[in-house]
Amino acid sequence: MPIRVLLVDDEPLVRTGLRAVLEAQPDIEVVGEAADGAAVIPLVRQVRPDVVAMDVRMPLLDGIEATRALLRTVADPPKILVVTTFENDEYVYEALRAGADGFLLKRARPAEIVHAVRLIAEGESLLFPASVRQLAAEYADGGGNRAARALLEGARLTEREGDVLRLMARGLSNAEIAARLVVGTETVKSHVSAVLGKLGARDRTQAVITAYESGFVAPG
Amino acid sequence: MPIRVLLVDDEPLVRTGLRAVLEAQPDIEVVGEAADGAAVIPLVRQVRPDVVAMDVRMPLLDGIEATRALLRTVADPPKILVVTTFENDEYVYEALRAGADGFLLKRARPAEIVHAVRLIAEGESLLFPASVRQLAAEYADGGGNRAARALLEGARLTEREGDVLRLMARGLSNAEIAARLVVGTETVKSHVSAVLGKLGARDRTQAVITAYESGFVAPG
DNA sequence: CGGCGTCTCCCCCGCTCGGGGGAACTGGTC
DNA sequence: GACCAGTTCCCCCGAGCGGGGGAGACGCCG
Repeated sequence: MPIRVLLVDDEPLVRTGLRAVLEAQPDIEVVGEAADGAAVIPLVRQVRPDVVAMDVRMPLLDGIEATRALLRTVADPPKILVVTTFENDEYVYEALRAGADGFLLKRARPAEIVHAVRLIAEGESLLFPASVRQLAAEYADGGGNRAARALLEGARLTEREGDVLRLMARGLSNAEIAARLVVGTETVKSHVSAVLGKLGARDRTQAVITAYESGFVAPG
Repeated sequence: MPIRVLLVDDEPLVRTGLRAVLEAQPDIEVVGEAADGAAVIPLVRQVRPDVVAMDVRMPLLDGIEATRALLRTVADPPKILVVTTFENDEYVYEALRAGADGFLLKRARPAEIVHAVRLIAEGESLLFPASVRQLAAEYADGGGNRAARALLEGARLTEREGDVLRLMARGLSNAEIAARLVVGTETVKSHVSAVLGKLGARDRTQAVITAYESGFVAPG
């Protein structure tokens, strides 16, 4: 039931940090660590992780080659979350084009890291809605870091969806939100469904949690 | 639909602060202000608030007398939230004995203030579960500030209820919580119901919001 | 002009959720 | 021993929630 994560990074400090962050979550289990891409494939076969958190820049075999190798040689491969230090790392886009499922900056806050792992674990209908490769292509076509920003911002909510999420985060029911926004309850349900989809949330409670964890709404 | 609040305090600064905090909430409306207890009764008749946030120490007519007068003379009186500066203010207990529904420290964080108003507005099955007068009596009997602490802590959750709330705040369903705690789903439902009751929450989403707003769980 | 995204509303359906009861067992306390 | 709080489990039931699908109206933009 818990999400099984394999950490791949040449820096022990990063691995330790990721482990600390992820193991603090009840639904996430770190099942292994590797220091370079070459060690990944046998380890994946052995521990069968759901998600591989993979650094791009590594000795021996980098994250791109490791990603390609994983997808080519492993049956039912895990989701691959590319971890990087730099926002404009062209290796990231190569990795995404190689088949990675998402990417994450090392300087992300713990909550974002956790969130990214959960989303990736649930499939690609999440923070990176099936358009990762397209965005990477856009970037390659000269889109600059617009694609990077789009990826970072991830689940871009429309204005109305933002309104609805804010009211959800105040504890209002669909009917109450409808009354407040002066629209029908069916309309609210549509927006709520859109929000749930974009945030990768199963229900409104998880959406509100994400709203808090991401800083979309602030306590106090 | 919004909660109508009347502010009663002799200090304009406090009234302004309370107004700013409360008006920032979509579901709360400040419908009037009074600077002393004598002005409260006609104002209550006029604006029909749901909640009166009442200072205890005021010139002319203090909060205790104002509370008594309100409950004696107004039909269908509003809920009364006693606002005070000092934790061990014996006037508070007199006010509670006079019929106030709850009390709040002025140095409370904005979220706590908002929370208190919402809870009070929903009736006394809330932060102060019908035992306010009993606790006040305990205090009078020499319980020291134990009663004060009990009031402050308000909805004291049992250990198991805390476990359940923590897992609710991670977005787990009743079935998932049951699996994690290795109990039946009916058991979890019992705990969830208890948590909702104690927190004055209508559903798990509101309970999770309270958990965040109160600092019971921390983002990040 | 024709798409596309956004906002609006509608249908049906299944399920979880939450309220209302109650009941048994434990471990303390009086 | 009686009592109470806490934990565990059970029943029934209604309502809200969320998924699935569709559809019309508007404005923007290539």
